[in-house]
Amino acid sequence: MAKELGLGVETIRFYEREGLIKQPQKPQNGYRVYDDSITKQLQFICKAKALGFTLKEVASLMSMDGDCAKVESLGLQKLSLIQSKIADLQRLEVVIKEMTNSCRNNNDQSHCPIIDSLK
Amino acid sequence: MAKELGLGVETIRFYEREGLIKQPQKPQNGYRVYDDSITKQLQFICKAKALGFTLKEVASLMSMDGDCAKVESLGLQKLSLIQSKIADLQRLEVVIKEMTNSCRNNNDQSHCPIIDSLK
DNA sequence: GTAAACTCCGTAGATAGGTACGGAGTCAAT
DNA sequence: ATTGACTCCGTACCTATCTACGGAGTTTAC
Repeated sequence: MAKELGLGVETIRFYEREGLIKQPQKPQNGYRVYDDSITKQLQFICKAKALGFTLKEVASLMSMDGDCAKVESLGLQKLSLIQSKIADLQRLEVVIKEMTNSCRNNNDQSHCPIIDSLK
Repeated sequence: MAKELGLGVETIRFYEREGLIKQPQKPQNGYRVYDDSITKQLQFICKAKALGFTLKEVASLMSMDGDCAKVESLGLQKLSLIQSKIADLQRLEVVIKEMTNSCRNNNDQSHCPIIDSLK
C-alpha cells in the first residue's frame, strides 16, 4: 500500500497518528488492511500536498467536504500566498543576478563584490 | 546590540553557538562586549539571510572571503534554486487559479469542484 | 521448519532556525 | 540598600514533516 502511493510505511502511520486518516480495521493478526476509502483519502492527501497545502490544511479540506465556499476561500488564500512568494523570489532573483554578474566582470579574484556588498 | 540589529538576544547567542560569529571578549563581569568587527559580521549575516542564504551558507560565504570565484558559484547555485522555485510556484499558481475559478462558477454549494479534482 | 522479509508499537532523532525557562549574577537608579 | 531591568548559562522546547530504532510477532518462500 505504501509503495503503491510512493510513501513510506512510517509516513502512513504518521498520517494515522495525526488523524488525517482513520485507523483501518485490523483483523486477528493485527496488520492494517486498507479499504478503498482509505486509499482514496491517501491519494487525496498526496494530491493536496503536491499543490502546496500543509497537512493541517489537508485536514481542513477533508473536513470541508460539502462546503464549496470555504474550500474556495482556502484556495484563494493559498493562491495569494503563492503569488507573494513568487514576487519575493523574483525580487531576490534580480538581486542575485546582479551580484553574480558583478562577480563575472570582476578581475581581482581575491576581492569579491558580493562579499563587499554584504558588508 | 540585539535591538540595534532587530534580533533577539537569544538569536545572537544562537549564532555564537553555531560558530557564525566568534565569542566576544568578556571583561570581569562576564557580559559580552561587541566590537566593530562582530557588529559587521552580524550585519553581514542579516543581509545574507535576507537574500535567502541559509545559515550554513552564510558561514561558507564568510569563510570564502577572498575567493570570488567560489562566491560566484554559490550565488549561481542559489540563483538556479530560486528560479526553479519560481517555476514550481507559477505552475502551482495556474492550477490553483483554475480550481478556484471553477469554484466561483459552481452553483451547487454543497458539491465542490476542488474537492472533486483532488479525489 | 527455518530464515528472510515484512508488520506491529512507542519513542526518539533529524532538519532549520530559532524561542523560552529558571536560577544566578550584575548594573543603574532611587 | 533595594528594586527592576538586564545579562549570564545550559537545556528544553517549538513548527512541520517525517525517518529511524529496537524488540517482538507474522507471513511467505524454499
